[in-house]
Amino acid sequence: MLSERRLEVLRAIVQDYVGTEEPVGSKALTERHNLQVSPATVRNDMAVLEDEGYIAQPHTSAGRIPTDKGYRLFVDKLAGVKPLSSPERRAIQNFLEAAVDLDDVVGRTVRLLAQLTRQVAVVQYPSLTRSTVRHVELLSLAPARLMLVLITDTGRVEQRLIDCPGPISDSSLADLRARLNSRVVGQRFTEVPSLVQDLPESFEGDDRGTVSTVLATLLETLVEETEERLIIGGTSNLTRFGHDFPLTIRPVLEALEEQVVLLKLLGEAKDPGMTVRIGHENAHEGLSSTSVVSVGYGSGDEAVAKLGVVGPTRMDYPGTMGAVRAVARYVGQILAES
Amino acid sequence: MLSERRLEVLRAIVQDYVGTEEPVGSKALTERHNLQVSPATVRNDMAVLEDEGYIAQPHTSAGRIPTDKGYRLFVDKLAGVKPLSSPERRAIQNFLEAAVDLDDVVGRTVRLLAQLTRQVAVVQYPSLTRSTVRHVELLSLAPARLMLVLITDTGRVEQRLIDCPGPISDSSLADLRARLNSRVVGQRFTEVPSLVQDLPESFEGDDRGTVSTVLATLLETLVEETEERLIIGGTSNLTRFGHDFPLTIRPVLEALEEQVVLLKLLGEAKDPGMTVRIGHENAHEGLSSTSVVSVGYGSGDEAVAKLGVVGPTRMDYPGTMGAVRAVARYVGQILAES
DNA sequence: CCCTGGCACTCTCACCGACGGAGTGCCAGA
DNA sequence: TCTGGCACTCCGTCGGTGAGAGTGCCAGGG
Repeated sequence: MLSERRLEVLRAIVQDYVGTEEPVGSKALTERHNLQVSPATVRNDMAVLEDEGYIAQPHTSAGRIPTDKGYRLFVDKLAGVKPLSSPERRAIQNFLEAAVDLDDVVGRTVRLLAQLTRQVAVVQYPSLTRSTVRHVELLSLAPARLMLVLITDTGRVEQRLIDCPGPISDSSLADLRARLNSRVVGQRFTEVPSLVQDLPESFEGDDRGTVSTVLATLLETLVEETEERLIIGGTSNLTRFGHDFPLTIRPVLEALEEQVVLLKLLGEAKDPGMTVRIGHENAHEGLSSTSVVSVGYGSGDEAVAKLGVVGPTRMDYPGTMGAVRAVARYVGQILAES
Repeated sequence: MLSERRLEVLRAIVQDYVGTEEPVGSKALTERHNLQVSPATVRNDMAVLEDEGYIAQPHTSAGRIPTDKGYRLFVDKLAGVKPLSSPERRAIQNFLEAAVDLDDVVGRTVRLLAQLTRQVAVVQYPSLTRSTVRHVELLSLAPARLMLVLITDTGRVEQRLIDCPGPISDSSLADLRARLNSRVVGQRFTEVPSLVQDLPESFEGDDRGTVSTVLATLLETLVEETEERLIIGGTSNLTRFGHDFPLTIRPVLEALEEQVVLLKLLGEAKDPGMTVRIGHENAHEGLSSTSVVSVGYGSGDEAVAKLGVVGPTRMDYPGTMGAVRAVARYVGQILAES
């Protein structure tokens, strides 16, 4: 176990390095933070911290920089979450409240988060797995062609074209629509399959095949759309990374374009509260020099999706975590209201 | 007017510079292209081209690089559009045909374009101005709360929540839905306002106010959604730009995040065919060292939206133009089929 | 009149060595 | 256990140099 002072030294190193982006030496440390000891003592402490793997030197006789392990300790034990100022909070609220629909909410959220943290923001669309059905609509486009529209309680709308095995009468269609809605409205997606299973049986002849097709499409939509979509913003903030650009920024941009990667990234954070994954803790190689701060948000008490930011491991963790948490809360409120 | 050979020299300079990214000198030119003249002659030609503003030297006694004006001449007079190989064409078609819905088509298109050109791709969603209404749906969510769903012939779906001045009966709602659809289905958006104008008059009492509200929301949706949405992809290709990164890439990323900027960019290209805007021809400052190649595409004979790529002025114009044109064609086909 | 070879000039870039500075590790002493 | 001192290491910067590439100009020849 590290002594109190050594932890203090680590904290000081992280803070300074995050601020200056330059390796920090013993002398600078004693000057900028009022540790009540001499540089030599700090040097000894730093030697210990280095042995333990919390900090490293880019080369001999340079200052120290924190390692992933060092940041991890910092985040877990040394740093709190810095709450936003109340003007900031009000600004967030006002900005989000101006949104007109779900797309707008998500779009505004991602911009807001990118601006607050000056990093890359990622927002996942509210998940359908925990969503409930608000309405199912069936429209006849052509004799044997239907459009299925699914509306969720989060305000999301999905549509699918259906080619039917045969024509269906308007009255049968209305019948199906009514029965379908009476069974599934207000129900969770996961419940739907068992609730509609026996519906085809109550239809006759050709209609039965059509009904089966419609139900199959509906279930397919529920499953497919459970795979979330997400949007990102603030990629230009990547240019603030370092001066060793091309090598750093390239793989990150590539990873960000792969929705699959990002979804896995957010998905891996099991904790419904805030999760911070630092450097190599991210499975994806291109993101090994970035940290991901993510948190679940939801319209009610349950988290229905995640949002977060991606930035250099050298980031202001307390501030970033504060911003992420605050934005998640307000988005949740907005979603609950609508 | 420039002589034939001088044009040939300009063409050679553009081609070499695009390939090597380095200023090209007189000797290299005579070697790599079989101009049947000596380096000295080429030097004289280059001096003339420089006087005319088609090429420039980064510094005295360095090779020449094309100016925006030089690229413009190259594109207008010296270069054709390089058609894709037939394996490429088949790959495009197969890739696009696998799309399941409009979102997927657009998503695949942007990825395809980015990959083919190795540049940043921009695809605008099919426009609503020329679209027609396929269906309007009204759902009752709560006594005085409706949801309006608009489905277009391009497969796009828009929804809006409506808070009504008072409750409306199910029968009135069904009536409104039926009348509304009978009037607007198959009509162009621009026609809709005049077609529904007198609808409120045929309703009584409280319902009249509700109908007015619904219509207002519908018209608003038509107008709002005429402002197009678009998606971009392949931003990681920006890292291939040059080695003078941060300064170059930053403003481009920023511009790309501003949908407004991009929409204006695409919108400015009046020509329904292919448009190439080179360097400073782009009004936006951040894009002054990039070129934009764009083209309209559509499901039928009319162009309903634009797509294109953004890359360094030093790009392979014939190849890029070929890819952009080919992709636009195939997307058009896919849209026409669905 | 246009093209060519030759020549002197310019400018950049890569390489080298020296130097100063920042930071370290270690040690002896309090 | 902390402190001050000291020698050492390593990086980044700076100035100088030389090679290379490219140019502009000029005189001569078709």
